[in-house]
Amino acid sequence: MARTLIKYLPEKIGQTTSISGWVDVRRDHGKLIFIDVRDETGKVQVVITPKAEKVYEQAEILRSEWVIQLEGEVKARKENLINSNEPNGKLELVASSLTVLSNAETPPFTPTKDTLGLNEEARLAYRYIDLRSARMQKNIRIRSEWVQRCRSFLFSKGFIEIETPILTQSTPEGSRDFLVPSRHAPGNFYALPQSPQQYKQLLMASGFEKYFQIARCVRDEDLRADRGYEHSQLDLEMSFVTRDEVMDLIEEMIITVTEHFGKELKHKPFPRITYAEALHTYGADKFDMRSSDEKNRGVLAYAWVTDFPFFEKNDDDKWTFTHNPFSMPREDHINQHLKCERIGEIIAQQYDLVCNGFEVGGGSIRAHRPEILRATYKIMGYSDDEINASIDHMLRAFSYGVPPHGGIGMGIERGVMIATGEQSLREVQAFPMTGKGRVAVMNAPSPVSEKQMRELGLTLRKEKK
RNA sequence: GGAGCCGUAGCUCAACUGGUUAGAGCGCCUCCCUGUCACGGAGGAGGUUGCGGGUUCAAGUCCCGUCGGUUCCGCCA
Repeated sequence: MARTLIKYLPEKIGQTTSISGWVDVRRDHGKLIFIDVRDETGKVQVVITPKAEKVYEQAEILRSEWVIQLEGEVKARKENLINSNEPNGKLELVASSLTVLSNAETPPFTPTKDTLGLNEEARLAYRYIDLRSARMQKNIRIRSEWVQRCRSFLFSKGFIEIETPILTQSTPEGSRDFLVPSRHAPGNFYALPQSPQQYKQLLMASGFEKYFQIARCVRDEDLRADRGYEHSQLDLEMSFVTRDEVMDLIEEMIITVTEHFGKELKHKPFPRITYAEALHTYGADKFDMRSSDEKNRGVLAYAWVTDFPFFEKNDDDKWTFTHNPFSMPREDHINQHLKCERIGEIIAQQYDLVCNGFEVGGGSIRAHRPEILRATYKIMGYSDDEINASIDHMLRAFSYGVPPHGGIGMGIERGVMIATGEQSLREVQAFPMTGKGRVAVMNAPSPVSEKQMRELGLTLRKEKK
C-alpha cells in the first residue's frame, strides 16, 4: 500500500492507507493503546484496540523512537475527542496492521521535547537523535530553503554556479591553514581553502562575468559560538561592476529572502555608513541598531559599513591589510598606494554587511591592475621574489586581460543563526564540532596507520615515556 | 596562549558553614487500566559524585593536578 505522508492524512479521511515513522509517544490504557507517530511532515495519533488482535500484541511492546509502518483507516474523530492543539487533532488512524521496521534502545534524551537546555556533550554525541527534535528539524530546513532562495535569486540575475578546488595552495597571510600532506610530493602540502578568493578572481579573467558558489571555507583558528573551523559561504564575484552595484544586488537578495521568511527588517534600504562613522557612533565596526523591543520581536537590522583603512600596523610594526590584500584602493588613493606613501590614510573599496551586531558578509572591488596588487604586497614588506612566490599566478593572469571586478562572501550559518534567533552556530549546523575541534559523532581527529604516514613521507612523533 | 563558568542516576537538578545509608522530578522496568493526547494508578531498579593525588577522625563539598564541555579575550585576509 502506498505510503501517505502524515501531513496529507486529512485528505485521506474515510480511506485506508499506510504511514511510516517514529513512535513519538505511546499511551497504553490497557485495552486501548494510543501511539503518536511522527514522520518528517507531522504527527498523528494511531488507535489500537484488541479488535485487531495481532496489532494489539505488537503494540504492547512498542517503545519510543521505534520505527514502524502502519496500515489502517483514517477516521474523523468525534467532536468530544478532537485535540485542537495538533494539526491532525481532528483525525486518527485506526490500525489494522503494524510492521516494526527498526526497534530502538531507550534514547539518552527524548527528541520529543526541545533539546536546547540539554548537556551539549550528549546532544553532539547523539546528534542524529538531537536532529529529530522539532526545533533542529526546523532550523536545518530553514537553512536549506534559505540557500535555495539565494540560489534562485542569483540564477534569475544571470549568475553561474562554479565549484572551485578544496585542495589548494597555502597562503602565508590571513588565518592559519588546514594542511593536507601530498603523497606524490612528500614533504609538500595542500591547504584547504580559507575562501575561494583567488579562484573566483581567476574566473573573472576567464570571462565568467557573474559567478557564485556555496563554498566550504576552513580556518584553523580557535572556535566561538559564532565561529567554527568550517563554514559555508555564499561567495560571488562580478565583472564590470562598481561597489554600489554589488551592494545593491546583495541588498535586494537579502530583502527578497528574509521577507519570504516573514522577517521584519528595521531599515530598507540598508543604512550605509563609513568605518569612521561606525567607530564614532557605535565604537565598533559591527553593531546592533535595534531597540530592546525590536530585539524581542526578532527584527533584523542590516547595515553596510564602507571605507575601511586598507592597512594597519601589526605587532612587528609592519603594515598589513585589514580585510583583503586583493582589494582596490579608493580611486583618489591609488597614486599614493602605487608610491607606497601615506599608507595609513589609504582607504580600500571594501564593504562589510553587518546585522544585529554580527558581521555577516564582506567584500570589495578588487585590484585588477597588476601594479596595484604588486604595490599592496610591497607595502606589506614583500620583496619582488616573495611577491612572485606568493601571487605570481594572479599577476600573470591579470596581465592577459581582466575586467574590473568585485564581489562578496556571506556567511550562511551566521545569517541563518541570526534569522532563526539562535545563540550559537551549532543550532543551524547538522554536525558541528566541539569547541576544541573534536568531531563529536565520529572519532576525529584520530591517529592514522604507520603505512599511511609512510606513504605521505611523514614521521610519527615518538611517544614520550 | 589566557580567563570565567560547569562536570553528582539515562536527562534536568538538589545535598546549609566538610558530618548518618548522596535525594527529587522526568525517563526506564513490572503490574493494573477502553478515549488518552506530557494519560492515570501501584510497585521497583538505577550512583566509584569526570579522573588522579592531597588535607582531615570524616570530602560530592576544601587544596593541587588532569581530562572534557561551554563562554569570552588573544586569534579569526
